[in-house]
Amino acid sequence: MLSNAVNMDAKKAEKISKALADPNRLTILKEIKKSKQCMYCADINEKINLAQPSIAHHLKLLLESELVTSDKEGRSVRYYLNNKLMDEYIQFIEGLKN
Amino acid sequence: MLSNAVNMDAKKAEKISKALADPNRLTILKEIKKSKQCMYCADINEKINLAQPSIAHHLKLLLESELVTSDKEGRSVRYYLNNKLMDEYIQFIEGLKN
DNA sequence: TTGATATATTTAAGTATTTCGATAAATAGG
DNA sequence: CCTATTTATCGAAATACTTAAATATATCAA
Repeated sequence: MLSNAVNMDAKKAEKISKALADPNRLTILKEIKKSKQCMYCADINEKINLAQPSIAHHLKLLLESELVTSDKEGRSVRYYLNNKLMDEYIQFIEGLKN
Repeated sequence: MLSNAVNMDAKKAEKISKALADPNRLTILKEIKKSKQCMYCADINEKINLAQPSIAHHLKLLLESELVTSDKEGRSVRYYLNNKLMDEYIQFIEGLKN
């Protein structure tokens, strides 16, 4: 629902754009999507050819952009896509068009 | 490039995201939009507090991402928003959602 | 042709990002 | 408690990005 969408400011859009501006982070997002619901850090490590601290770094940026959310399950962490924020970002891009 | 490229590849989306990942470039896009149709480089220089070569650099990145197009009118250059590419980018983001 | 104007390129400095090894912190299972 | 497992943080090197001064190119107008 458009009427419920909060207007995203440019600073927020910049942060999201930065988060999307890396091939490994795009791969992470696509892998979480492919997993249908959520994904463990360890699963992501298997899918991407980077050292574990690098992946942790990318996940941190994705969390800080709020494109993904997470919760803990024991010593594992589950990552989820934030569909609502993606919609808000899409609205921001729509607002750039004329 | 003739028909509607429904599926933007990740590399292209990465380039567009990079182009969007800077406050001055977002301002440039918003200024072009505000101008309703197109904008001259000199007008953009007036709106943004950066040296001329810096703005030329940002405009080059925006052109390379294809988020903006340009044509020459004498010694001036007119810049336009590429609404079609923005729609394709939006479709890419939509495709990340689950 | 000459001088002024509009934009682009080169170069270099400063800053930010990406990556990984080493290591820390948290927790599960024994 | 001890050990293995999972994820996070630190520190440093390599790479990429942003910015502006100097300069180049293109075009206009006289």
